Amino acid sequence: MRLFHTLKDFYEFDSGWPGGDWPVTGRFDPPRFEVILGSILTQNTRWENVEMALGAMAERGLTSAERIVHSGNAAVETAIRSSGFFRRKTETLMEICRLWEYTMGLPPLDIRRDELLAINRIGPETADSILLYALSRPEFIADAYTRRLVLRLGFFASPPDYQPVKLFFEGFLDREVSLFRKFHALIVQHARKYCRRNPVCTGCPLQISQECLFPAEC
DNA sequence: GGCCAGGACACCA
DNA sequence: TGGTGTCATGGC
Repeated sequence: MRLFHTLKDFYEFDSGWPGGDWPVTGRFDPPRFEVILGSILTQNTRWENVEMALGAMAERGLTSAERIVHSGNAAVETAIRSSGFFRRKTETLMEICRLWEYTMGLPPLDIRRDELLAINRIGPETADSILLYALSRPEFIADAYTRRLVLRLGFFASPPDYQPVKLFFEGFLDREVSLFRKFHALIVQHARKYCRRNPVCTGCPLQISQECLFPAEC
């Protein structure tokens, strides 16, 4: 928890920190549907590109599962082009929207993690993102930022897989949705500022520049 | 023009 | 089972 409080003390009053809330514009119906769209569109892409794609979807009226299904693949591909991998992501979005067209574009609240993972091109990170932010379920997200951070802090001896890092955090944190969201948001905030592949260590609150055990991976 | 960015999956040895 | 290639774009 010392890691959490160090980050919290440093970023709590940073204007760029979302405070653990997924950024939602309110242009989609229902708002949680936007979280699900963002979780898929953000795969291997900068968030700025996702915002462009969501904006283009909203402009074209692709704001609900029903509208997306009836618009056809070409319209979705055009709208989400800026997020990259647009053909594959369109297939995933279509599959999800067809599945959930009659439940307002949302999965059942009690959907299991493995049921999400059974959907094409939804892996552990995307599934946890949907569960934590759209369905308010306590599933820790061990994204690339998180895995890079724990490696640089020396918690793992080599670049770790997704599941060990997820279990690592869930092992010492209380299973609270708000805590998981805040912790994840802090890690993202920190990574964007200091812990990229080519890190900017000056001013880093974790002083990783002095403690990093794996400069080669940094 | 090359590299990087919040993944997932198919294929092959 | 682990490594590698593929999907694709925008920004620096």
